[in-house]
Amino acid sequence: MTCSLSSLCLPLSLNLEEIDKLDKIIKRRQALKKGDHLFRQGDNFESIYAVRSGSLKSYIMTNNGEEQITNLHLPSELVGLDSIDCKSYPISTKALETTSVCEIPYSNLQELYTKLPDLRSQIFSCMSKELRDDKQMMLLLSKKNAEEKVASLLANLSARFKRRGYSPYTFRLSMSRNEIGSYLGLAVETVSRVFTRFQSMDIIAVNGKEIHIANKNQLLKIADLNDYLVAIDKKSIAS
Amino acid sequence: MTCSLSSLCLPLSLNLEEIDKLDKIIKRRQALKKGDHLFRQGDNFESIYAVRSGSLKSYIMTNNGEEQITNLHLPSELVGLDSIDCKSYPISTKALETTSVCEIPYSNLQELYTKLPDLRSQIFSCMSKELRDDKQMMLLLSKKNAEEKVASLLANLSARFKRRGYSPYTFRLSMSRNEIGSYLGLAVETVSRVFTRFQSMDIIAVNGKEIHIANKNQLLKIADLNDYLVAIDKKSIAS
DNA sequence: CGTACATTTGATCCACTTCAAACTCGGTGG
DNA sequence: CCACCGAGTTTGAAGTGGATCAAATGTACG
Repeated sequence: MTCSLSSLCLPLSLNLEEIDKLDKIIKRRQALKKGDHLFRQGDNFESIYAVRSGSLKSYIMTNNGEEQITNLHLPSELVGLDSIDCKSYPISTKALETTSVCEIPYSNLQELYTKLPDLRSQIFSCMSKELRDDKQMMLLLSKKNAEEKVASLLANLSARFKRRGYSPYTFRLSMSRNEIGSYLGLAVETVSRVFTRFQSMDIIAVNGKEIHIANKNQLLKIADLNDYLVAIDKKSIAS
Repeated sequence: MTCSLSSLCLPLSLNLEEIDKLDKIIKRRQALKKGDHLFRQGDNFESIYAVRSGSLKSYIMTNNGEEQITNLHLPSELVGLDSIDCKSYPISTKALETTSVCEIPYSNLQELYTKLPDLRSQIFSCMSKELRDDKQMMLLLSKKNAEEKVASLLANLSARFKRRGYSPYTFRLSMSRNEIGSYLGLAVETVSRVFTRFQSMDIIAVNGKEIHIANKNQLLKIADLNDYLVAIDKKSIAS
């Protein structure tokens, strides 16, 4: 078992004995190839997952077959917290690129909650954080225009990559233009146009899926990120 | 203490001894009047709340002062689950009408998690449910048109009222047209126009804040609710 | 019972979608 | 090795759903 739990799988602050207990219930899953499903809407719910490398998207379908991406999952993030009281997954999740995950059977995790209150708190914390992110996403979807949406996505990704030690200025955006559109509530063409506009303004440089942020201040300005979540992540998380 | 916990405050299935323990930590708060804040963004986080009667809205502000309503809280629902790992509330919540709530100091609740695993599960379940609702809201905001949005809201409210024993056909919508617009990502005028259109189609009858659903099938058809969440609520919640 | 605010109705406008077509590029088979 | 293919992306032109602006009507509440 090479899963570096303490730093990667969960933002955990457990002691060695606790990590050992958690370690015992975690399974490594074979790597997913691009396009593979981690699970499909309707599959029996058994486990949540922690992303080790790569990336995943979660999505739901409208009745007329349109896809709405609801989450982009990057390494160290948990997948499936919206399913833990369901018999079957209410959404589908598939790999955007070659991706490896740790599987955490939920019934086993549940048994640890009593013995490991810190672990329990961490899961509560992850869920609470996801709820806050969702509210932020609602704001993006209903109040922001195309440029603000794209800028917000890039700024958000930049911050997430930075937090896990990657460059906040140069990274790979594993979603296609189509998927970006689905995620942000925009047509593909609009996404493409905003990218070209941002490039002509020297805010970003794009090469296929490679993104380089050339003018972070300007990007943040356009994103108009309201301070509320930024502030929370920086200073007001309890202990 | 007159809080009928077992049926109202939480969708709990606890035994009497457990209810008694929970009962001990819950405080009744004085009723809020319309417009009163339960808490404001930035206030110290101490407690979550259960709505006893009335209704509340939670909202965040964009930097340019626009309000995005993120939740409408009806009786028996929990408020504040998106704040439980924060030092201060990341959002504001205010009463839409005269409203009474139970206050549940979170540190006390946390202490019960070890002793009362069922209670713990219920809170996990509430959070997971809220995550699913959020995803549904994202779909609404980014893929649905004005009529579908309004129809979805009315259908959703109808179901929520029904579940707690009120008429699913006639109810009071405590939000103003403005607030409905903020919640659904529409301009006030658009909300008003959809309401009149639905009335002329004899789908609903509106008298101020009183809503009567005259043609539920047609409403559901327009709402185009994708079966996924409806199905979940009906049959696939784990025990 | 009058004033402030919420809602409705009408007319115009525009950001984004939609439709259409050209282009790019990684893969693949002759 | 390179011509070709198809999916993904970009670019252009036209159309539209809902926003915005403006004004009339309705309504709650001191």
